[in-house]
Amino acid sequence: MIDPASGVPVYRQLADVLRARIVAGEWLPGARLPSETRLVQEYGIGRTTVRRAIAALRSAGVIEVVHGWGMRVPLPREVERVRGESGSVVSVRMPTPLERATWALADGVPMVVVTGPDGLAEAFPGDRTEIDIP
Amino acid sequence: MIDPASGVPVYRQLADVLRARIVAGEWLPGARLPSETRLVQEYGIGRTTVRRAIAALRSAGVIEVVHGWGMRVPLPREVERVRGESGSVVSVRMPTPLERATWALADGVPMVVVTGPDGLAEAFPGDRTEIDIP
DNA sequence: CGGTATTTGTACGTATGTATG
DNA sequence: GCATACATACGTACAAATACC
Repeated sequence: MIDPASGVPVYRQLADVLRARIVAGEWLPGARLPSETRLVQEYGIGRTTVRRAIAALRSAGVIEVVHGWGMRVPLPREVERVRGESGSVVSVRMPTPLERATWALADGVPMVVVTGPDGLAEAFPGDRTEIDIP
Repeated sequence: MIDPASGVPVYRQLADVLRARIVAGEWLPGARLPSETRLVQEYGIGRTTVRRAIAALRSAGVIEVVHGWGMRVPLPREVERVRGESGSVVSVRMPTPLERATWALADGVPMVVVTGPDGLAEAFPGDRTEIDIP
C-alpha cells in the first residue's frame, strides 16, 4: 500500500492513506485512531515518518491529538452565526499565537476576519463561526 | 534568549522569537531569512529542533520555504473581490490536497467557502480572495 | 494513594537525496 | 562541477500525560 520507491515521500503517502480512510468513515468523529506504534508496525516505517504524517493531518485540521491518550477525528462544533454588515469585507488567515491561546484553537483552524466600512476589523475562530450575508 | 530549562519547548521558543523578529520588520517580504545551519549555530540547538520551529511557522503562513534557496516572508498577493450574494453564508476551513494542488497553495493558507441559499457551495483560495458584502 | 502500562511530546544525532545558484 | 540549503528517513533516549489497577 505504501511504496518507498514511488517517488512520493513516505510520510505523504501515509497521510494520504489515513485521510482517505477517515473520509471513508472508518473512524467516526471521537473514535480513536491507531497509535503511532501501531502505525509503525502496520506500515513498516519509522516513528519519525509516522509523526510527520500525523503532523500534516493535524495542521490540515483532519485529526486532533490528545497527549497520553491518542488521536481522533474532531467532533463537529456548534457554530455561531455572525451577521455581516453591508459594506463589510470577509477575509481569512491563520491565527496568531495569542488568538490560538485565547480561543483554545486546535491545529489547522483558521480565523475569519470581518472588516467594516470604517476599516475596523474583527476576527472570529473559524471552527465555530459563520458569517451571514443578509 | 532561548532557555531550554524554561519549561517551554525549545522549538516553540525559537518559533516565537522568529515570529517576533518578522513582525518587527527585521525581514521584509521576499528577503531571505537565516539558513537552518545558521540558526543551529546562532541559538546552539539541534537541526531537528530548528526544523520543527520552521514547520510551525510554515503551517501558520508566516514564512514560505524554497527548496535549495532558503526561507522568506511571503510577498503580498493581489486579491480578487468576490461578491457575496444575499442569503449566502461564509465559512472557513483548510484545503484538501486536491485544492492545494489546484491553486498551488502554500502551507498555512486556508480556504474561504461561500454557500448560497440553494445549498451550493463554492470554495476560494484564502490568500487571494475576499468576500464583499454589498 | 501509588505503581504500571500505554501513548504522545521533545530533542538529539546520522546519513543520504534533491534543488538552487 | 561545486557549494549551499532544504527534504526525507532512520535511529535513540527520556519526559509528560492518560488510564487502569
